[in-house]
Amino acid sequence: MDLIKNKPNTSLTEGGKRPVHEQVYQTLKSQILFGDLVPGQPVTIQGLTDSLGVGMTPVREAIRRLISDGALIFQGNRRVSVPLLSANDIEQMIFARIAIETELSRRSTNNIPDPDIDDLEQLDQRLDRMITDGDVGGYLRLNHAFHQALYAHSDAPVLIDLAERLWLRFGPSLRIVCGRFGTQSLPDRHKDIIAALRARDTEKAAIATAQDIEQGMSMMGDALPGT
Amino acid sequence: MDLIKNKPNTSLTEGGKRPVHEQVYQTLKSQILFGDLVPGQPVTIQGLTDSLGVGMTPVREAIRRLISDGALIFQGNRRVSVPLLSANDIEQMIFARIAIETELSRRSTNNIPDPDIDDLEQLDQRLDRMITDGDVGGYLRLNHAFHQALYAHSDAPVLIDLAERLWLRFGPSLRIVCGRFGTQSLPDRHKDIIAALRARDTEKAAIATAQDIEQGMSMMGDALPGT
DNA sequence: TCGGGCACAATATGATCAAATTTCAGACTG
DNA sequence: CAGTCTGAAATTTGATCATATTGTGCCCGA
Repeated sequence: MDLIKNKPNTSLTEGGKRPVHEQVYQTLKSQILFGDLVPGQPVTIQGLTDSLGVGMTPVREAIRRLISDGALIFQGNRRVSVPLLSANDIEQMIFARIAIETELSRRSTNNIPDPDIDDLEQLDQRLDRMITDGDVGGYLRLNHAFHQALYAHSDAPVLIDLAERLWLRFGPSLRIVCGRFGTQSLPDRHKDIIAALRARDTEKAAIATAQDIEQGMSMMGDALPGT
Repeated sequence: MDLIKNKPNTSLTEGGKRPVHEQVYQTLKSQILFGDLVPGQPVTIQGLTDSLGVGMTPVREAIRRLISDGALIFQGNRRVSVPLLSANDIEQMIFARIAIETELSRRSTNNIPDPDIDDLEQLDQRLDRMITDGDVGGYLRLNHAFHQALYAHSDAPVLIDLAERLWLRFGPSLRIVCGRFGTQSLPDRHKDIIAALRARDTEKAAIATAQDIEQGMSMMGDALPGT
């Protein structure tokens, strides 16, 4: 009987029963991670209420959440905008991502069932297709999905939360870099990660993850400060 | 002239010029870190509007921010409460805190000027007084201030933000543990940290920080699951 | 170039609607 | 007869909106 009450409300986009402010938050999150929000771009409450067709209270709540996430910054003069990253910021993110996400990979290596490794490999193949097709948005979306699916088996919600927070921070900047250099220049170590998972080799998984992060982030570090 | 405008607005209660939702956020943050909010306790919007004497919109915004911080959890049934930590949660926090805060200590060791080391030492002496006096609230406040003052010289805002997020998560639980066992059983490695700072020994500072974290957090891990 | 006003956006409140929990009453069972 | 379970009403709380107020930045005129 509880099953009927707790229906799978996971439908985000369609008119679910979830509160509007939650939907607004998810929408903005997607726009930040994969969308067209560029660093430095101002974000106005009224602009969002108009474009999303909802009241301002849910929009305000979503924006506050994203500010706490580091995905948006409050500029003091009650202006909100997408953050511009400094070289120092990116360096810190590389450090933090490697520290946290290698641990997530280690934990997932011990827990992930074989069928889910297959799913991960399939996800990576679709991701390769995005790269060859030059679909930047699709690449970003699937790259995020790959890491998310990997870490989902870590049984470490606190660490996942920290990692997600970091992704929200560098999302817009990563998008700019990909848009400028194209997807061709985006090597990843996903194959190595999958191989390590199959071998149940935690350290190999951690090393491959660190290399994957290092490559993507340092490319962003090289590209952005010159902007 | 800016000095006049940017008065020490740190007074949360009195009518500063800062927006109300910011004041509410800071107030709740203090209550979570040092106050009487106990894990599992429900937090209601209307209760806060009544007790703080402000409208519901600022309260809602502050609560959303704290949920994003992990300081409060959304229980699904649109109820919000102070999180209860599992042993797994604490283990992850130990890992993340050691990874991030040791790095913050390393960076601060390279940057902190000598006079500020003196200030830090003075802070630690006041903290010792709180321990001998058995003032739990004062201990928590000064312990937080000590780490905050140390990390302030790290020039690493992203890492500081991640660390602060973790403190907000374990704050209420730490308070419970201190309240139960008293402050006498709270050894810290602050003396070692200060010595390492004076010697400009980054690795010694990192090790002392890790031990400080390990001690405090593992004590919490031992105490809480039995609750 | 500087000062005053004008317009826009954000802040904050109160009202209204919806949902969920609690409570209370009644009936059924042991 | 007592205790408990069920179900519906009532109260409490949350979500959203519309509106008034305040602060900011911009523009125009001197």
